[in-house]
Amino acid sequence: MHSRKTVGCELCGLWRICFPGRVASAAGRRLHGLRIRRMRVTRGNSLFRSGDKVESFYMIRSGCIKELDYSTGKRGSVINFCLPGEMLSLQSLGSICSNTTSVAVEASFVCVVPWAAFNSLCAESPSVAAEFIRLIAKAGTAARDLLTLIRDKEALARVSGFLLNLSARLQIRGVREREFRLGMNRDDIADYLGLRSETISRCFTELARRALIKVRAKRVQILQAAELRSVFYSD
Amino acid sequence: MHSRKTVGCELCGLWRICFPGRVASAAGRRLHGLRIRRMRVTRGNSLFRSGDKVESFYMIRSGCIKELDYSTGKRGSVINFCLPGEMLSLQSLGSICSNTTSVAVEASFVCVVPWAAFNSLCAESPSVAAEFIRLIAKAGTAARDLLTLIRDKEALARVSGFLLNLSARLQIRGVREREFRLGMNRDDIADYLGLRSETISRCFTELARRALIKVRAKRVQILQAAELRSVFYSD
DNA sequence: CGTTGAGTTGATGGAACTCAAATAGCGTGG
DNA sequence: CCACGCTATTTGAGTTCCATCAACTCAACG
Repeated sequence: MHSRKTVGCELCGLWRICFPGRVASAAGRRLHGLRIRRMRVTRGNSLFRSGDKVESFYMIRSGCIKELDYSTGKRGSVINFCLPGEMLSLQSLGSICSNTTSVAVEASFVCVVPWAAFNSLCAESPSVAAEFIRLIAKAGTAARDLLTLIRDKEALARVSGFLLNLSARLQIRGVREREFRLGMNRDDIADYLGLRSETISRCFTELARRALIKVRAKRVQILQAAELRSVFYSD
Repeated sequence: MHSRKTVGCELCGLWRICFPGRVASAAGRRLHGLRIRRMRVTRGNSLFRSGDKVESFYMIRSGCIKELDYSTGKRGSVINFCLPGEMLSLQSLGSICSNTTSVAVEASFVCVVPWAAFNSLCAESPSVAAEFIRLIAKAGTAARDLLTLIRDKEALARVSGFLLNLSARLQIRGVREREFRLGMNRDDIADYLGLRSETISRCFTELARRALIKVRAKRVQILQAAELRSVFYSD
């Protein structure tokens, strides 16, 4: 995503848990063997597949990873794009086996956090548990936002919402939010938004025609955030 | 919903937590003051409104309650119908104030469970906490199912999926699943499924024409579950 | 250069929306 | 119990938005 830079730990969603300064003592982490490993995923490769035993979750350090829903009788549609600083695999919370497959949309780096150790850390420290609940709740909110985006808005508003959403999430992690690079291709966006790639393309051109954004291949520039927001809110 | 009967405690989603036989000791519940109150809501009335302080959650005993999303800049669309035995207000998990409003679609009875006491019960008993996580995960799965239903299926498949979903959830709670009463009106269904009430009506008539269901006002009969399922899976 | 794959653009059709009118259900009060 | 009126639902006709299919552009790469 964007300029290939890796998000520092202080901007990661796990920051409050992962680092002792805030809630968990370094001693506590070591006690439970919460050993966080870093790894890279190359474009098109999976961190885990639907049906795999769920042993770890992942925090994205850089890049972009899509989650495909493969729960009973589904053909694998994009249900989420994970950006730097965000958590991956909350979808399989509480399941033994994953019902999603994760695919790196571009070369990415992640932190691997083992569930078992993390759970016992949660059990020991109520504040870590609370922080974790906050992450779950945030995922719930995001899911609801996506639902209403897709159910209640038409194509142009959906695409606007998508861009604003990306922009806001990048900004949280301290990344330049007015100009960024889309990690994913048009088909992935279309799949995610319940449209067709041709429609995505047409919407991009329309928004560019109105001078709200500038698009060239995967590079996007937001020129008029306020106007874009009003397109999003319309219908 | 259905025949106005109240779901017994042994069929409630909280059964494993609420009753001592399984995980929590009666002593433990009393210790934390987990006093569960029962109350009734009349049709059209709210248990809580968007913005209210979140102090309790609810388990539905009978009836049907809809949750309306009022998070920032939304006009209040139905994001869930809560049926007997199910939990209400997971949407506001981890928030101080609710971002949904709940409205009884028909006269309903609920159990009121105070969060504070429930949380300390969770903190004390890992198995209660685990059971609770299971509830959260189930809600997540349901949300994802709704997303893909709306995003990937066209009207007839959505309506089929909706009916099958209701049917399955009633069956879990031991209610006759082939013939039941819709608590909500066509507008609510339409809102929930991202369609218009006219379209819901047309879909019902079409499914009836194919002899897969029988509809008369709010009474629905599923005649050919297998066929209905194949309509759901098509497209 | 030719090939390949992603993205854009144009023409057409279909599914669902909109508006409007007809009908069925339901509660109320006589 | 029936008649009334109100609301919910159904049905019809015309319109709109997006999907589909096909042609075309463009950049990357051997």
